[in-house]
Amino acid sequence: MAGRRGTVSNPLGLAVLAYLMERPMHPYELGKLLKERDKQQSIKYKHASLYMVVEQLARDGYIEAQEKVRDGQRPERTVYRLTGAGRAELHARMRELVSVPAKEFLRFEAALALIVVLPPAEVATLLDQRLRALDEQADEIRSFLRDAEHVDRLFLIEHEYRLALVEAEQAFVQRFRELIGRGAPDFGRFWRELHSG
Amino acid sequence: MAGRRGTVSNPLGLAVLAYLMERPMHPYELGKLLKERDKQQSIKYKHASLYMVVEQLARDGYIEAQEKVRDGQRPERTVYRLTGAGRAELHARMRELVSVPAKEFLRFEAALALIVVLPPAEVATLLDQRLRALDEQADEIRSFLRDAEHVDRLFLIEHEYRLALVEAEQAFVQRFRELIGRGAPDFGRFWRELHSG
DNA sequence: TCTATCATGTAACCAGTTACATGATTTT
DNA sequence: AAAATCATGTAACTGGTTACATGATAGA
Repeated sequence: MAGRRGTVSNPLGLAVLAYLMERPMHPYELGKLLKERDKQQSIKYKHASLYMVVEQLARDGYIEAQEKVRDGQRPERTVYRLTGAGRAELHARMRELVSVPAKEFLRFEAALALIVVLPPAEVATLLDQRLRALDEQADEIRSFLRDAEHVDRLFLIEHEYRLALVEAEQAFVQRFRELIGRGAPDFGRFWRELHSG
Repeated sequence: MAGRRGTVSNPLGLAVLAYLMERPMHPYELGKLLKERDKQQSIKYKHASLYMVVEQLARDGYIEAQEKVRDGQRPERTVYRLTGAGRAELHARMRELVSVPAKEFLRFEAALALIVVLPPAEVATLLDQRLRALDEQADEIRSFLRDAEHVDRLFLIEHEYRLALVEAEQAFVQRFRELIGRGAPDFGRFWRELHSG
């Protein structure tokens, strides 16, 4: 019955399940694969977390130890394989992640909600810096996509997604930046007064 | 010198500092304010975390207890005020949050990176569901903005940001959806084969 | 008056991070 | 052959969450 509360809650766990669909592996191999394939790091991964996650997945019955192998003098490694429950959980989680947009807590959004504490002039400068950084990010993704022209776009789709978001943010920041510059009367009146004394 | 490692790492801590700029408060009051002002929840907040964060901020010298008041028979509440170090930290963190885009780990992005595990036809359906949900979200934000026409746009800026992101995601999902529908040869060939056996 | 909900906090738990450990391989 | 880095894991710490507690007020 796989403990109600173990529901693979983080993306790393999901990735482990997904990769084990291919074939049984030991944690280290999973890590290597992740690093190889997930170049631009869509999925966060600190090597110790991997052992964590694997342990939890095993505890909840989504994966199970298949054998322990020893290669030369290196420490013994445990090979895990996906269980039926694991396959089901993977599909269920994927379906949800794709079909229902999760509420993400973005740091920039939080900062915007508190922006009054900085003086408008300074914010203008900071936004300019951000714009430059966003330009770089966008260029990086674009060139990554160009370099991978020969690979099926399906495997690049997450990068296209991120690019779309970065571009949207660029546009937003520019608009915001201009609003401040113009000093329109319906915008930031209170703000300017607050920081003028 | 306020311990190198205490650097207010989460948005809630930041919000506490920001709100204490206004006047000294006790944790519960901070919580109420957050709930009131941050309607659409840009900043995550579980009431127990508040006490956590306040304690850490105090430990690191960014805020300090000013007095303990007792109101009737209710438990005694500690009122905190911002220190000089706190004000400095607040500004430093805000500057960074605004000027340098942080790498966010989005769940949808992670899912996209693993999308091969679901069959294309199913993904198409799931994306349609997502589109409907995104429509709703966008409408909600728009009507929230309309309802607040009289308030200075500065105080709505984080909602405008989110709306921009939602709209960008809508556009992306639509494109992706169509790619799948079209069954273009440079897209998802391997994917279709994998799920046809 | 009984029940629900608000107001205010404490405490136990857990996931994920940082730090530590240690033999093997490669580089200098 | 010394130094650096890779390969593979364990253990301690910690931030944030869930669950628990308890008096006060309001609604039925």
